[in-house]
Amino acid sequence: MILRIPMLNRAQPLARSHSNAQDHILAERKRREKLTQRFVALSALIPGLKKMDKASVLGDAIKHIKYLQESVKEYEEQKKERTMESMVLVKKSQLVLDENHQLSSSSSEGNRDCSSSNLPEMEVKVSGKDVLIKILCEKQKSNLIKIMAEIERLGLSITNSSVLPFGPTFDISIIAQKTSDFDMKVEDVVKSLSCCLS
Amino acid sequence: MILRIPMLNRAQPLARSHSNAQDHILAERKRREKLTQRFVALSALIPGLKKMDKASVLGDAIKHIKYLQESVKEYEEQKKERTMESMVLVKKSQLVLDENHQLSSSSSEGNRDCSSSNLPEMEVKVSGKDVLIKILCEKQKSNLIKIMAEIERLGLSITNSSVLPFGPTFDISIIAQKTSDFDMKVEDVVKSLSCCLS
DNA sequence: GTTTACACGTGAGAC
DNA sequence: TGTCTCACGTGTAAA
Repeated sequence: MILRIPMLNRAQPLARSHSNAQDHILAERKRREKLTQRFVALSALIPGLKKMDKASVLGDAIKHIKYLQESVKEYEEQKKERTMESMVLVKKSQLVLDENHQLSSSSSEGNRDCSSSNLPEMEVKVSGKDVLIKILCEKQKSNLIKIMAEIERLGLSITNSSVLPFGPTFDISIIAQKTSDFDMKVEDVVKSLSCCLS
Repeated sequence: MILRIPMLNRAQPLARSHSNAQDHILAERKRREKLTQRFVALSALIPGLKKMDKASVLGDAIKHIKYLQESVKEYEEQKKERTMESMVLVKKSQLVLDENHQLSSSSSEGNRDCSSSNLPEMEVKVSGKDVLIKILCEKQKSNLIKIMAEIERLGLSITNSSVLPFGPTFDISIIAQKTSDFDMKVEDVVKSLSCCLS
């Protein structure tokens, strides 16, 4: 904003040609038009604007910008906090269904303690020569490669795999078959994969 | 903003008392002062403001508000994606594989039934508009059709699916998205799917 | 000299 | 009724 102190000296009015004066009027008109247009555009961006006069538009625009900047600031702080503690926000609640499909909470019974589990979430099952590996991990392509490489390294032969993007994560399911080289316990497979992801 | 169409009729200038005219001038002066002050306040909130004229202040204020609103929107979407709900369905007579790949029952009621009647095993997670459904069930094609049909019936739109044959079972993973029709809790989804498989 | 931007006083509509 | 707000034309000053 250019704040000028006005001169009140009108002793000698400036001589101006007709065309010049008209140009001046026109230019000023154009300027006002632009300003008014922007006032309208600005007011359109402010939610819950009641009074539409210029002063109110400016005032509420100021309030709204302050509010938005505050919001962004909060979000950024939250983001910083989150990256510090990885993905603790994953909230799980486990329910158990009995044969009549009645729901009952089993958090105290504790088949699995899910509340404390972090990513990667992992599950390995074995049925005969088949091995089923399920992993929920952060959405990074390097993770997928690491996992596959590790599985093959352990003496398993991948026969089928599925990678589904799910929110900020990959839901990975892999079917593998034991080769003659493979001689591990399930928990060691979990351990190895968990290690190579961290 | 009150946009008025100006009247150019100056045939009869309104008679005004001296004090009235002076009041008018003063009031208008005050109004302009307020506007100018708010322009200054507004310009102070805009980072990287180069040109300080009123039009630029308004224009950049508009841009900045749009930018901030976009930022807030993104943050809120990220936040939605992060809040993840999860529900695990495990029947009371759960089978567990020990290290020697021997089947043993973990049921507290001493259920030693080692058949696959404990299926289906089910897990439903929600992340924003995404829904992840994982089911381990008997290897019957009818099961797959039942599940898919039920999911669509509930108001979910399947975007990706994976069916992996695993021993005597199917390991099914499905990613779906909520449609406008969908309004269910995770546990109800588990319940519905569990019902339609039994 | 031209362009651009500002504050001013003023008449008039809106509430 | 006054009070508020607006657009207008104008003079002026800096770029």
